[in-house]
Amino acid sequence: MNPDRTPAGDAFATFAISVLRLAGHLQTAGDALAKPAGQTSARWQVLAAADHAPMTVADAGRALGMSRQGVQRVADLLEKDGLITYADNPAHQRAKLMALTESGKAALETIQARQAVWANALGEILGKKEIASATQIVTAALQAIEKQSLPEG
Amino acid sequence: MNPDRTPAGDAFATFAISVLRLAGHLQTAGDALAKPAGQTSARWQVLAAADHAPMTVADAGRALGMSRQGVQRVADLLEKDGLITYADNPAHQRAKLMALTESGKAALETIQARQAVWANALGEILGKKEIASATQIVTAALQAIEKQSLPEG
DNA sequence: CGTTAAATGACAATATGTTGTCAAACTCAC
DNA sequence: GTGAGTTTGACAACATATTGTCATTTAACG
Repeated sequence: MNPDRTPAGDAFATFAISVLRLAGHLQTAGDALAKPAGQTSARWQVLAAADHAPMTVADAGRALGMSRQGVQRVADLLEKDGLITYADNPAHQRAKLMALTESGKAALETIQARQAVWANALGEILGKKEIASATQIVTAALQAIEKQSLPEG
Repeated sequence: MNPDRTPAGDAFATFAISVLRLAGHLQTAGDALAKPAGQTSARWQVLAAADHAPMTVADAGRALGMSRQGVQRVADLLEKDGLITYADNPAHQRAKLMALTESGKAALETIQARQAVWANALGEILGKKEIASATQIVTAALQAIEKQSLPEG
């Protein structure tokens, strides 16, 4: 005997499914935006983090909400491809600072230019006000989930 | 010189990031909901699809928006664990139909009961009307992205 | 029928990301 | 200082999912 879902619970379940589906499409779109620069969503994220400020792999992991090991893997690939370098960190011997190379900056700019065109087009279609209100609910859902403890298992 | 983002484009970019972040949390929550039944989000999805109607692995892939190879991998694990069986398909020699075993049904019900409690709580917090309007924008974004061709690379 | 096109499962390679473990480096209280 | 706890990178094992390829099966069409 499963407990029935309330109308609000039902609405939330539908919302969750839609969000997961949209996230999949956004991921695909991100890969497509990054592809002409020879990159992927994952590499783009790390490039953008390193561009925002010089930071260690562990820093980027926290900023991106990913494990530092996952970021490390991508960063090592970016370094091998010459898009970033590991610069000495005066504050830590082992934890080097990621820095974009000229090649890395060029790749990131290519992607960001395409992303702007893409986001502008979708923003136009959906409407700024509508997007803002949806963002508010999405953010509220984020906070609610973070706070909430799951039903005991 | 990157093209600037319009206000609406900016709003959409923020929205997209929020959606991706929420999706990550939903994924984590889904895993937590499925864990007491010894399952994961991926397995739960396949179980739910097979429970909804007997279908082949390729059918489930289409229903879930996943590659049939990905579903196959999960389905093989579920079969190995005795949660589903591959039943003969009168319409196809090789493409068997997935069917839940008693054990699979029990696992799915356990998960669904927990999911209902979780969704009801979050629905209560966020409000049915707000969730419905956000769902509408999320759905509209989905459709817009599907239609839209990306800027040429 | 028979030929061609599409769908399917099997298999492999790859991408992405997590968790766990370890030793080295750092931080902080004492 | 020194010792305990934390952070970090390195390495390994695994989960999830995609893409590509192949042979087999099914479907469509003349």
